[in-house]
Amino acid sequence: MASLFALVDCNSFYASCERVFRPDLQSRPVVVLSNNDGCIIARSAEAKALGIPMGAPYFKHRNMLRRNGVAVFSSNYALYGDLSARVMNVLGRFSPRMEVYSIDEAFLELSGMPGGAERHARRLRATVLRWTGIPVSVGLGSTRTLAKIANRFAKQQERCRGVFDLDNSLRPELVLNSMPVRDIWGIGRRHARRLEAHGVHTALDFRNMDRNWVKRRMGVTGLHTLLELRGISCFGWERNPGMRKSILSSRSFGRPVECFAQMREAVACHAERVAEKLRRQGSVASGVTVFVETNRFAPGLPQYANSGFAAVHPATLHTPTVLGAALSLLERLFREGYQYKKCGVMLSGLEQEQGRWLSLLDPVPGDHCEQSRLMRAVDGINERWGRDTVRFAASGLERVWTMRQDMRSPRYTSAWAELPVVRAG
DNA sequence: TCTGGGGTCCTAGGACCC
DNA sequence: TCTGGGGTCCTAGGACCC
Repeated sequence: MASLFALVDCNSFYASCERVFRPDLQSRPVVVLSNNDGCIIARSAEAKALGIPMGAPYFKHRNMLRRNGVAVFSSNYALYGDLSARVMNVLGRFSPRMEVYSIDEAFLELSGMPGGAERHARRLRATVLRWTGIPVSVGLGSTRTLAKIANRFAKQQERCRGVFDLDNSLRPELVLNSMPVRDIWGIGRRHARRLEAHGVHTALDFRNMDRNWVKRRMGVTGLHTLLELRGISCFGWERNPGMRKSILSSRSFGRPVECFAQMREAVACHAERVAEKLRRQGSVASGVTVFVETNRFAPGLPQYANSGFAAVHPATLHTPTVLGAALSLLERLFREGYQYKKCGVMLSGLEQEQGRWLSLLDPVPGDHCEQSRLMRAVDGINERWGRDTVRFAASGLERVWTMRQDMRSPRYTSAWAELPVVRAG
């Protein structure tokens, strides 16, 4: 049987999370800021209606937000991650096949549902709202790209009440014609501009384009998008991602960093974090990259950005090994006399820890086992007693460079000290 | 004073091989 | 005047996603 894809997408996810434990915010506009309180990265419907753009720098809009009584939050990933897991858990009950696509989206296979896919989707939507407090929209289509379009339509059209089935629509052309080409999944700003200059303005225009032109100008990715709009599925279930191929930890500093000692702490901190993430997905890494950069939004100041790569052999999951590689890279990269804004550590060349490739020249596997056991013990303690209970001295105690987060809500669901309190009477 | 932090895939071009 | 043809691997950079 042909696939029927459902894309389930949480409405204004971060803003909705903030509302779950704050019913008083139900009809107030809400925005959530990126790390360091830099940009606006989530807006409730009311905030969108005020014309607040996605990704706008917070400091440029602060007064306007205050004037309009907008509730502003620093991002609280502990809360969003936990609520996301709850939503995904509920979704899993509604289909034998599901792929979590991002923190707030999942694809589900909904072909052959008794009573029809749309009814099933409406039940799903009501259940997620009742059990988690998060409103979602559902789009149905015969390909992922069409499901994305259906989802967008469901959000835009009040009369859809959160669910739209493009596959069962009487006039799918009308829907495609109402969708600007820049809103198609897989067509970004660059390609959208070129297409518009070429007289292609809607998803319908794009669907009717010459496939050779598209292939030539937009590569196979563009061609796949075109075919998906025509109902030919190019992104099926088999390419199910699962394991990451690279892992990054990076942050902007709360204030500029100039001295090597502080930069060293920050890099060490990212090295620890990134090795932790690596172990969580059961991998080992054979490459470490470190990068540093100054503030590119301050062109008046001296600019410097650089990165360095080191191969690690044999592939490792051992924090001290990653840490050592990262710190010696930093010594080569660091230059005095700059105000640094950001740094990060990336791991690449990832393989599964189990069944990885071994060489005759490698040190005895016993080393690896011992390191692996040690790191698991450390991870176990930190999981149980909280992040950084056991940590490496190199990552510092003071950490004056950490980000600003002045308006974070409590971690209602993941920290004992911050549970919501219910008062009687 | 203040502009996020993750990821993926594809392509072109160079080095190298037979 | 003429200067093969095919392949692999790697890397940097572009484009896209949330």
